[in-house]
Amino acid sequence: MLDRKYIVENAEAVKQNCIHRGIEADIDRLVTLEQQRRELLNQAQELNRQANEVAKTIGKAKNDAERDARKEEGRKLREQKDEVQSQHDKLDKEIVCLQGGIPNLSHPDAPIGEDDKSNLEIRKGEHAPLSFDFQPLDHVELAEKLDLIDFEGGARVAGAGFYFLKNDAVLLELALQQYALRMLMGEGFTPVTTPDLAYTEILHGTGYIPRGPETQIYSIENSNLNLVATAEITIGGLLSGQTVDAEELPLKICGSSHCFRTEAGAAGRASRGLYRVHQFTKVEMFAFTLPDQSDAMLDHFCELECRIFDGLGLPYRVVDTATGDLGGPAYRKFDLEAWMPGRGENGEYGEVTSTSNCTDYQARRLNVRFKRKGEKGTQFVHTLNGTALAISRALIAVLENNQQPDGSISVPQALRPWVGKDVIGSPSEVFLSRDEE
RNA sequence: GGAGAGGUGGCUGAGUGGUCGAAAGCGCGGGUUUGCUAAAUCCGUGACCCUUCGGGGUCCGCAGGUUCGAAUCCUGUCCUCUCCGCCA
Repeated sequence: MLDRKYIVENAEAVKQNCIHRGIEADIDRLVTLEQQRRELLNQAQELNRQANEVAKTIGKAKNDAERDARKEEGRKLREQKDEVQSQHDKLDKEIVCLQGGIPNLSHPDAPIGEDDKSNLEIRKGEHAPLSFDFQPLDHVELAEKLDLIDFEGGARVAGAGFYFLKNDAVLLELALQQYALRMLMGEGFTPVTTPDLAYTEILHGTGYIPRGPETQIYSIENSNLNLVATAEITIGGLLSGQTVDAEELPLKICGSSHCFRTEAGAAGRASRGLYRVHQFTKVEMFAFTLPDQSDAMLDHFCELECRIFDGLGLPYRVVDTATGDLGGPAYRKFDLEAWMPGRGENGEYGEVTSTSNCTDYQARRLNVRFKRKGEKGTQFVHTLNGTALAISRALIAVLENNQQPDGSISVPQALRPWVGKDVIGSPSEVFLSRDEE
């Protein structure tokens, strides 16, 4: 949410930004309503002040007659105040509604464009896409041959979009989590596991909308709890309503959580196999920072994402997200797109991570503030989030890029300590296990 | 799930209808004293919003209600703690 005063005072800039973002918002109406609201607020406050004044004299009244007269006076003032107040509240409600639909401001360097076609490639990873001297398979075929994923079983239990990881894929999931968490802990992140459910107000605060036909969110019936779409929601909510000391910032937290997404309206989009599923595991980075730290933190998050994918030996490119593709809360966003040899005709890049600087947009609604010692008042913190590893999509890239001519998968060096083997599905594996018997 | 207790400022904790934005202590900021440190002592110290910058309004978990007036009374609700049950 943007600051209301800021919107009123910078209406033209906000309007222009909405155009760049491809979002329709009636800024003029908001400005008009806000002016009316302030007028009503002043009236209500004045009436309230008068009523308070009257109330104070009642205890000191000399006799019953005077007391009754003053009571009547007070009652009338309250009635007037209630009337004005309710008009005010009505306006305020509409303003909040309009205000909630206005996206964050955009970084001046973010490419301007209406959708992901305008995203700007800014960098490539250490490793170039391999050219296979055989026809590479996609991860669905690989997983089937090696008995790594059971999509049919998942569908039987919970419907399309759910799956069982099996055998070494389970070890791969755990290995990827370990790999990412260890690296982040080494970078000063505090690791957490988070609730997989969160209150509706926390989702709103982070910019997710749990109701409506297009919602991405699963909600729990007869409660105000929702399955989280990312640990960004829970970690962001961790400090909601809190005021932290400026010296404690920046606060870097990494969390592992399950992510649940309905993917409503996503039918028809590239979604084979693990690419677009209703549940996956994700290691997320999150930071609460001072306002002047957030630009550098975004670069830091992006660099860590690169290091994670370079460390896995996976080819990728980094994309600077265009204004029209930023969503509501992000001020600037970088995506990593990993090379997936089995995607499309001859391989394609597919989004695997995303890191955003949300400035004070989430903090304002979550009400997370900081206070500088010796300074009066408080300010909103900045929040940032970034994917360290979304296991499902990382798994696609790992399986497809490391496939061997014999159909086996070479386990990336970085994961071997946790997977406990160099190759998944090699013939030698079969010999080994026989030898051991 | 059953039975109790409780939610007050950064923290501990008083406050059962008006003089309470709220005692006291701790913490924090500053002054004095002191060779430094420590100790003592004094003063100050919540947040948000509006403002014609004089000031004003709101906030005691949250939402309603009673009242001229609510931290205080009533209703609902959420959360926390303790005990029992159940369970990983």
